[in-house]
Amino acid sequence: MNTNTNFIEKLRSSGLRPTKQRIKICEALFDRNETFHFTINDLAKTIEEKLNEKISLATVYNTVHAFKKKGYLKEISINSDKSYFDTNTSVHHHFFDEDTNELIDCNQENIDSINIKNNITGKKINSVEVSIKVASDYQNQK
Amino acid sequence: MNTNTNFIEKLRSSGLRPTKQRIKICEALFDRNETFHFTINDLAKTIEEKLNEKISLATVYNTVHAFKKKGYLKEISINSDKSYFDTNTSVHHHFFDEDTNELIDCNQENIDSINIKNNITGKKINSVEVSIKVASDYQNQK
DNA sequence: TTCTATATTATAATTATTCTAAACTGTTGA
DNA sequence: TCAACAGTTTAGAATAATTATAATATAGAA
Repeated sequence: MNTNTNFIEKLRSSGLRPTKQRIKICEALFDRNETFHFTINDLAKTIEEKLNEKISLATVYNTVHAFKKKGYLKEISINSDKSYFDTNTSVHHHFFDEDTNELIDCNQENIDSINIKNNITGKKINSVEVSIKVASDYQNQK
Repeated sequence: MNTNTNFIEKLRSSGLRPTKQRIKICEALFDRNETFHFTINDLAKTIEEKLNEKISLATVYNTVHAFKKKGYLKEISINSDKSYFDTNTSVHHHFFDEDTNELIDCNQENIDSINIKNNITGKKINSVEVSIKVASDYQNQK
């Protein structure tokens, strides 16, 4: 299978062994055209139900964190109830729909560049992210 | 005790029964001059060690969430490892020091107001918050 | 007061995450 | 070609975080 060969190369080139668990996880995450958001549980369920493979939840955790470290995934902290990951690793912001708990990309051009006037002394800025919480107009108390 | 009377009024006026657990938690949170950030565990530990009172962790959860709902606390989602709360409920942004896991206020004037050019159709913006992750210049891989 | 409806607490249950022993890979050297 | 070793990786078990619910407490009505 062609894409799997690509995943094997991708893994190997970043120093990760191309195990069958990781290749399955790559399929679930990167074998599509659009980027998307997911939780660890979503991912484990997809692999089990759609790809018919049972991978231990601990392994899914390990792999997702390994991929994050290698820059293949980004972690999004906007709603502390759940930890979301994003296959879109570019710098971008997010809407969070409080009615549906849905995370939606907000691309750069939608927000003017942000200028931090005073940084913490001796520190370097690693990222600047904007979180926009939205909800239906009428049911506006949480 | 004077401040406790105030807490009792505050609780009662917002429809929360002034139980002894809640009064203790008020003491731990609001009996000081500066606002601060904390985790549920921090708070439970403070109450146990500094105020010499043992309150069930579940009660601390319940109370913190009740206070959040009433607008006395704000939840900050910046690092998905931990869920932070803030006694500063005004709109403001945050630095997160990735070296120390410390959350630091970044007040409004430090960032120009943010204009969202395209909102999600049919939704109202409830909040716009900026998260700035910083770390020491030299140890810059997570 | 006592009773009743509701709110609150905290144990127990559940869910989320991490630790670590066992299994697996890749490499080296015979 | 194939041991043997030195990491890696996996996944069951342990731990930590959060929530559900039975028991208890509270406020107001009678």
